[in-house]
Amino acid sequence: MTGPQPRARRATRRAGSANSPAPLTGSTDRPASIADVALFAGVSPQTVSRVVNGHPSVSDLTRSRVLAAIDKLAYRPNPAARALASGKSRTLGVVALGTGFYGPASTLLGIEAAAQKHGYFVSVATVHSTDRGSVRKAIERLTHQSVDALALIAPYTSAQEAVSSLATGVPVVVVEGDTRGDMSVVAVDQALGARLATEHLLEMDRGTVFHIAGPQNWLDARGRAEGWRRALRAAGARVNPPIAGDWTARSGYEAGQVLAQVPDARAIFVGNDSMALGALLALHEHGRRVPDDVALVGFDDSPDAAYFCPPLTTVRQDFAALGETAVRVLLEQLRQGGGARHELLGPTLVVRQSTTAGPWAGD
Amino acid sequence: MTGPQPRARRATRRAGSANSPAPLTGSTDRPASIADVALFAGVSPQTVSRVVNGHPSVSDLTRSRVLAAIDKLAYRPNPAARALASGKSRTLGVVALGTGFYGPASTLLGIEAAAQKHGYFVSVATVHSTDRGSVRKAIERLTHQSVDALALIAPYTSAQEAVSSLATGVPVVVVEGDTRGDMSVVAVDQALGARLATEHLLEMDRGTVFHIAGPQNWLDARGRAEGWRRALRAAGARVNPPIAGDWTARSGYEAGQVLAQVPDARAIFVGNDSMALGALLALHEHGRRVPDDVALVGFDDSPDAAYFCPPLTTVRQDFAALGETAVRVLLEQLRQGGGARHELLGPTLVVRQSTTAGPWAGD
DNA sequence: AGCACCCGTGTGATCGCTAACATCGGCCAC
DNA sequence: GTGGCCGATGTTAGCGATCACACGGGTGCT
Repeated sequence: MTGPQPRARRATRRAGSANSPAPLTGSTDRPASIADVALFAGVSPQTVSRVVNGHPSVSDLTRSRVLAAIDKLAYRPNPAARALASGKSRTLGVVALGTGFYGPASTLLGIEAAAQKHGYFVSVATVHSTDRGSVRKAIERLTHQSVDALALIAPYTSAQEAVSSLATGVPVVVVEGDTRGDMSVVAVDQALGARLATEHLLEMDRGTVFHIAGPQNWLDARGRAEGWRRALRAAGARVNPPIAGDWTARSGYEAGQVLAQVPDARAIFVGNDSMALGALLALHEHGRRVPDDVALVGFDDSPDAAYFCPPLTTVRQDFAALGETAVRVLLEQLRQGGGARHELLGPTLVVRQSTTAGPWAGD
Repeated sequence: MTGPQPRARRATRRAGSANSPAPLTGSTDRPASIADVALFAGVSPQTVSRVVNGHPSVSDLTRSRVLAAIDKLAYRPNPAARALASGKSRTLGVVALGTGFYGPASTLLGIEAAAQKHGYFVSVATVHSTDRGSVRKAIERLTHQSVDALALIAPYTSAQEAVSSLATGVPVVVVEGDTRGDMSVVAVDQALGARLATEHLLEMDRGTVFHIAGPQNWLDARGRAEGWRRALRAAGARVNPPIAGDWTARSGYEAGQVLAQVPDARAIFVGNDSMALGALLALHEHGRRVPDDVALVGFDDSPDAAYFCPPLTTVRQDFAALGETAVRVLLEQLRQGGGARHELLGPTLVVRQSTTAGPWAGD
C-alpha cells in the first residue's frame, strides 16, 4: 500500500463496515450527510434530496421513511454543498448605506425580518462612505458571496448608479432609491408625505411653511423638499429657500437657531425627527413656544418622537412594510424573472401636540 | 453512445479545444473558475489556490503569472465551493435580540463593521420574541448555515442559556451577556457606568438618587440597577425601590409622572436615553424644571441625547469598540482556540445641561 | 394486444475548491 | 559522493449536494 492515503469515506466512517447499519443516533463527530440518511432509510441520496426539496414524485411511504431517518440522524442539508451544486444559496445580500440614521437602519431590520419570514438568510454589507467606489466594492463583496438576490438601501443619489453600472447577474431591488431608471425600486412616497405635512401646516393659517431639509444628495430629502414645494405652490403660498441639514439633531438645532429669528417662520416642516428635535431645542432656547408661536412637523415617526417636548407631529414610514415589499419583489423576480417593479408605499401623518394646542401643557 | 450525456466539462466549454488557449477576456457567460485561471497561467489549480490563499511556497515568477491570470479573467473564488472543501466560510453569524432599541441595533452594526474590516461576512438572524425557543431556532438557523463563529447579542437573561444548551461546535461570543459562565463575553461595564452616573448626581447634594430602570430580565438593566444601588450604599444614601420601565420613552414618561409627584426626587438616574426623554416630558408637564428642580442622567448617549430639552447628561457606550472587541475575540478563538475570554469595556460619563446650570436657558 | 407516457427511483457526472499526499530538483552536511 | 531535507509544484480524492438522464412498471389509449 504505497498509494495516497485517501480521506476515509464518510459512509465508512459513520456506518462502520458495509454490513453494519449506521448508528441509530447521531453520535459520531460530524453532522449527518445526505448519504447517511439515504443509507439509513434504504433509498438513494437523490430520493432524500427529493424529499428535502419537496419534489412531488416521491411515494408517501418512501417520504415518511426518509423523514424518519432525517429526524433520527438530525440531518441538516449543508448549505455550502447546496449552493455549489445548485447555484442557489437562499441568501439575500443587503448593501446598506446610512445605517447610522434611523430610517436606513430600520429598513435594514425590516428587510431582515421579511427575509427570515420567507426562509432566506441575509448577508449584510454596510457602507460608511458616500463615494461610489465603496458602494461598488460592497456590491461585489456580496455578489461574489453568491447571494441569490441583492437589496440596495440606496438613499444617496450616487449609490444607485453603482449598481446599474455593475451587471450583477442576480435580481436587484433598490430600496428608497430613484423611481426612474430600469431597476426595481421600493420606496415610501416621500413627496406624498411631505405634502401631507405641508398641507396640515397650511391649514393652521400661519402663513407659508418653512422647511428644514435633509442633505440634498439623499433622495428622500429631495423627495420631501419637492413635495413640500409643490404643496406650497398648489396653495399659492410663498416658497422660501429651505435650510439644508444633514439629518442630525445638531444640524436641526442650527437651522432652528436661524428660523427662530425669522418672525414669519410660524410653521416649519422638518426633514426628519432628529432634526426636528434639534429645532425644538433651538426654538425653546429662543423663547419661541411650540406650537403656540411655531408649529412643527417632522418625518419618520421614530419611537421617541411621541415624547419630544412637545410630542411631535410627524409623518410615519412603515419600515416593516418596506422591507417586506422589498423581499417580495426580489422573490418574485427570482421566481418569475420579468421586468423591473416599482412599489411606492404611502406614509401617514401622525398628529401630535407640536401642531395642536391640545392637552399639551407646554408654555 | 447510449450512456448518459455528461454535462460538458467547464474547461472544454470555456477554453475550446485543448490546443487553443482560453479567451483573453471573461467574455463567456459563467464566471471564471480556478481551473480557468490555472489553464491560462499554465499551472495547476492547486498552485492557483496557493496563490489565492497566500501560501508561502510559491515562486515569485509563478505567483505573478497567476495573479496576472486572475486579473485578466476577473477570477473570484467561489465561496460555496470553498466552504464545502475547507469547512470555513469566512462568515460570522450574528444572532441579535432587541434590535428595536438603540443599544442592540448599534451593537449589531458595530459587529458588522468590525467583521467587514477583518474580511468576514456577516449573516444576521434577528429574534423578536423573548422566549428561549426562538433564540435557539435562530442559533440553529445560523450554525446550519455553516458560519465559522457566532456572536450572540444577548441582552436578555434567558438568551444566553439558549446557546450554552446548544453544542454549536464553533466559537461563540456573547455580547452584552452575563460575565459569569463559561462562554466568552464582551460587554460594557454597566455597573461602572451606573456608578459614574450616580456619583455624579450625588455630588450635586440633592439627596439620594432615584432610578428608572430598564426591564429586569435584561442584563444591562440589572447591571445598571446594581451599580446604582452599590454607589448609593457606598455613599450611605437611601436606596428607594427603582421604577422599572421597558426601555421605551413611553415607560419613561409614565415613571416620570410618578416621580414628578415625589418631592424628594431631585436626582434621577434613568436606565437609557429614551426613557429619560419620556421622563423629561413628564417632569416638564408637571412643572418640575430640569435641572433646577430635578437633575437627570441617562444611559447610552444616543445621537439625539445632546439635543434633548435640556441636553441630557448620559453615559456613553462605545458600540463600535464593542463590535470590534467581539470580532477580535471570535477571531482569536478561531485561530488559537483556547478558553473563554471576558472583555469589559469602560463607559464614560458625558455631562450636559440636565445636570448643570450651565449655559442652558431652560427656565 | 401494442405502444406511448407518466410515476417513482436510481446512476453517474459535476459544481469549484482544498487537503493530503507524491514528485522532482537542488542544496547542504558528513 | 551520497543521504536527507526543503522548496516548488502536480496529482488524486474527496467535500455534500443537485442535475440530467436511465429505467422498470403501471396506465390509458387506440
